[in-house]
Amino acid sequence: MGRWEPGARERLQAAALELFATRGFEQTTAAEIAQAVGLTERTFFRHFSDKREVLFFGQQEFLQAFIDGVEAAPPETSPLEVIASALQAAASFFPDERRSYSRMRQSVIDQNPPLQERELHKLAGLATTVAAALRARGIGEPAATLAAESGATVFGIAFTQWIRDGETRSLAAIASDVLRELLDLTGAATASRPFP
Amino acid sequence: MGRWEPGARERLQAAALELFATRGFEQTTAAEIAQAVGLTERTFFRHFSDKREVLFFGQQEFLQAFIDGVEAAPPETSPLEVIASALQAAASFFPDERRSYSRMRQSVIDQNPPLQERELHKLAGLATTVAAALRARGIGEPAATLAAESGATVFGIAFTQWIRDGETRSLAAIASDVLRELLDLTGAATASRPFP
DNA sequence: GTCTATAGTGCGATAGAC
DNA sequence: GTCTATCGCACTATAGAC
Repeated sequence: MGRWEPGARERLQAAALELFATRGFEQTTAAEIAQAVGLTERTFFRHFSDKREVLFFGQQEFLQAFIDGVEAAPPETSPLEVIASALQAAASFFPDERRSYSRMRQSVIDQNPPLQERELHKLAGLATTVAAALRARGIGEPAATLAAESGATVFGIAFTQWIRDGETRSLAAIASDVLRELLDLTGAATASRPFP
Repeated sequence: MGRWEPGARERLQAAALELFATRGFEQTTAAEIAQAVGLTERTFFRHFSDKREVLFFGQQEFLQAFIDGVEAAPPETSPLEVIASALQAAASFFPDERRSYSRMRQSVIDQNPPLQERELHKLAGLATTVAAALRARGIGEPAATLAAESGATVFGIAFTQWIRDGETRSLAAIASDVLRELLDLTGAATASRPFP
């Protein structure tokens, strides 16, 4: 395992997930991950600002897919229709082949509060970025933030369902259903106007 | 400042906020906080599992207020009406006298990603607990989680507005408005049924 | 690549409350 | 005496400075 083997980042990420899954996140040191792929601890921290970050790659592309979905919606589309478009675009980042990998990664995250915190932070960052994209389309506040956060919530719930044991529907299909449920929930309330 | 002065916890919390606000979170060590109130670093970590936690007290009571609001709603109330009740109860935890304190605390959090992560985690925990309370009322999934997460989102947006410079309305009033906006956003979409 | 500060833990000793 | 809060010390790993 030479000094200039290519793909150091990717090898570190793969080794990290495997070690985290077998030994646990706390019980795995950054030095061990580095050693597993023939690198030093110092190199690990040159690639990832902290130990948790090694599990959160591909965020940039995922976020971009979301934004692309926003921009793909025709002008004058209602905020939630824009969100629906963004969800479909984002879902394409998780084809069915990736499901078992996602399950493994999520089970590691679910067992470690520090990793959960990082994940929530990433999701919050997503909402912030989407809100900005909505404002760029002329949607005001707090509608933009509400729509963006709702989109993130729907995505989160759909993703959780997608990796549940026995689930076979695509993420896109599930996301669509969950968004529908959100509309029913709030729409039904609005229809009868019980709120003063 | 003796070994058995009462209220060690509270004194640590107050000293921590002050030091964080003046020097910054990173630039303040746990030892310094402890020293400021005549205790040792080891004692600090007996009270707070980590350095961030010192800023997140009163969570238990806040969460309880939310749950009380859920349980105060009459049976058969729609999920979002229950959330409206919970929001009003939770808002009572932040009377206007607390606004300037909240502003100071939030400005510290806003400047430190690790603190933001912790805050998001607490908010996510809130949503999880509220969702459980909704399920206990017979509300199914994903409606319970959607409603709870929406409630957390609305609370977050309202709280941000509440501490904004020049804002004078009560948190309860703002939360009510934001919830209304959410209903308009989703209700309008449902009315015209543009989603297949 | 080395060196260091700090977070956070484990364990045993001690000081006071009761 | 018991119980609990505090302390002191040794230790590891993270993360950043040099």
